[in-house]
Amino acid sequence: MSERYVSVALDVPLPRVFDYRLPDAWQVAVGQRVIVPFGRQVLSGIALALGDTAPDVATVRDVLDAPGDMPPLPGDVLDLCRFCADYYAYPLGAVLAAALPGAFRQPRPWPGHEEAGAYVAPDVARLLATISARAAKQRALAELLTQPRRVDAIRAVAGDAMRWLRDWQAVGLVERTRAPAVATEVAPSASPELNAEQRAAVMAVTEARGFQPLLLFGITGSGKTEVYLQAIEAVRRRGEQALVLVPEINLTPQLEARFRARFPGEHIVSLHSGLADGERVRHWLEAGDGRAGIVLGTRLAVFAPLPGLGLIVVDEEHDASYRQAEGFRYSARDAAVYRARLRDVPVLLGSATPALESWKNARDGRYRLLRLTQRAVSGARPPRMELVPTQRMRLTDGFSDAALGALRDTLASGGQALVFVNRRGYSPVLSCQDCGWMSSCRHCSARLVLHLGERKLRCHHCGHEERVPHACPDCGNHDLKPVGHGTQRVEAALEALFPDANLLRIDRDSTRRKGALGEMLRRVHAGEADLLIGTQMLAKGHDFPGLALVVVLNADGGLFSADFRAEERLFAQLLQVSGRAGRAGREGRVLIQTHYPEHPFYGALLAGDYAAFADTQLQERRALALPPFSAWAILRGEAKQLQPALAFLRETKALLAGGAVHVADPVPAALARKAGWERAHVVLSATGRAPLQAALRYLAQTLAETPPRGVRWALDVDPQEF
DNA sequence: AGCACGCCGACT
DNA sequence: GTCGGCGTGCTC
Repeated sequence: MSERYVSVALDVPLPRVFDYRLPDAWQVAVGQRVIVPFGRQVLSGIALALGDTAPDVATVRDVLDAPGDMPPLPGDVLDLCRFCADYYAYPLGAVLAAALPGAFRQPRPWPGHEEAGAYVAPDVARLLATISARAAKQRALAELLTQPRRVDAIRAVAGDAMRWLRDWQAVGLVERTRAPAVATEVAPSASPELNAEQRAAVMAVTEARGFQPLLLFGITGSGKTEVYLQAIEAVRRRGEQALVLVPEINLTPQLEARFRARFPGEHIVSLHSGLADGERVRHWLEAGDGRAGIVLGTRLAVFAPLPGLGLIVVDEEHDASYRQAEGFRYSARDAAVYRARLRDVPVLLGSATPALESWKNARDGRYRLLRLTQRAVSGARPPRMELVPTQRMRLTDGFSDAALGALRDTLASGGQALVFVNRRGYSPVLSCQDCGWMSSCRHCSARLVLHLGERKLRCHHCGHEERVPHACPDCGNHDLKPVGHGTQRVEAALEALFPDANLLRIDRDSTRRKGALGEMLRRVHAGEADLLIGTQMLAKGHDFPGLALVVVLNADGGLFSADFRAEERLFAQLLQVSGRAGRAGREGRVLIQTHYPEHPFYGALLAGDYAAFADTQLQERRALALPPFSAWAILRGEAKQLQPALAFLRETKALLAGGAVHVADPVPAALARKAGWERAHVVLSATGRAPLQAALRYLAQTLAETPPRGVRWALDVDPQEF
């Protein structure tokens, strides 16, 4: 018998696989997890190919273990990972590692393995014959094992049940088996009546045959979730699985509760990074054996094994959280579309402010556009948006008189109000009145934010903290003044202005503690807070039925940004914040303070016409050949000094000279210094995907083979921020 | 990425 | 005299 070999993808930053010898008679499948020696370490990897020709290398080592804790990755997950590795020019082993629960990246069998399986006695009569007639509990357990039973059911019989089970298993009287599928009774609670647009949308999804992306474009409150629910209901009636992606981990509990209420008896699992290791593995396995009918999760869930996949839903598809910002920089929304193609199923992308990429696809007819133009909740009206011009106005702690008046009226009439501030902390910078000194981070090219409560200056980019100086470090003057308004300063000002109001500040600082956000949202719903101060984390997904007024301080930040996507993001953000107001019958009011009331941006925003705004933006992007009319990638380089980083980028630019890809000149990054590293980048662009792809492959290969000295580099394909 | 081996500064 | 700094070299 000839030797057998296996190619293994490992989580190392090398764009190649490694071959190992398979010990005799071992059964290993493609997609299976194997434990292998690697240098002086032991690693977990994924078997990609099996063969009987010896690899052409000096030494071939043996596979150490092929634990059965993880069923082999199904073909479509492998293909999706291969696609991502290629598209994002990232090593396949690292992509596969990101696709797996952490426990399956460890080079040892998952300790909870025993727990997850089910057990059955193939011959109960034979088993009973070995048990004493007086051992009633043991006999009861044996009877139970006529069918596969999970560990929890077995434990329920007796405290010693697992020990008996192991004894029986050792002599072959009991076998470990696949967990039984839970009979899913799809008995949804009454579905609300849909309006005509919603019905049409649900129909479009349920009638879609094979791969079909659908863009569900609906304003806040137009009932997108109801469309998802009814489309999923249809999928479940066919016995297929639904995958639902949400942008943020904060939104999963809320959505999960709504799904559970709607589909009682349905097995719903969530997948996100907040789960404990064991739970994550359990949910992943339940998705993979088809037991979970609905899988709800953040971006990492797009890689979950789903044998019966029938529909993918991507909620708030424009949201930046779908992109991983570090390491393997992928877009889960794009991966979801590709996966739907692989599986030949529909994919439903929902948003009130679709990404321009998706909008263009819909305009080009590649995606089917489904519009929801009406608020689905009866009697609900869109909020009234007003601009408050502030260019020549005296402000009180950042507030115009109009905004303060509106807050006073709202509180007096018993309504809730939200003040939206785009920065946390007390003030974004501390400054010397005398010499102009400003608090800045010694590791980053960024200002240190004043956090008055903790008496700290803190860098929001690297986490560096220092004590607030009593005097100016440059000139010794004692007149240090906070400049600008963060959430804490706004909170302090409102406390003074509205002493009787119940204030609640909701930002990353006040919700750092586990469960804090949930508790705060509960208080808002219970009416225990009537004046909310929040950053954009409040804008997403949470319903505040009592909210009558939203005040937006300082909206202009995104209007004159060097980043061509800033306006698109600002529109989405402002529309999303205003969508929080007036959801339960009464008309909400939104006040936006701006220095530039004449800017065309605000015209489109006030008209609430995202379609018109998006079309205009697309025209501009077309004229300037910006994405989505061209394909972009960024090569980032960082070093201890700026010069080597720039030199590296110049050399790389020379490497690509003369090709179909345009390489811009190296420039320092917007945040040129971060955590002590000088950062720079070059933009690579091409009119088509294919030439960019080829250049990236060549770059990644070359840089991996001959890594630059002293320079860390990363490729960012379809970059979202600069 | 790890984890080694490999040559130069301040410490028991 | 050595403990340890991080440069560079390799991993089937």
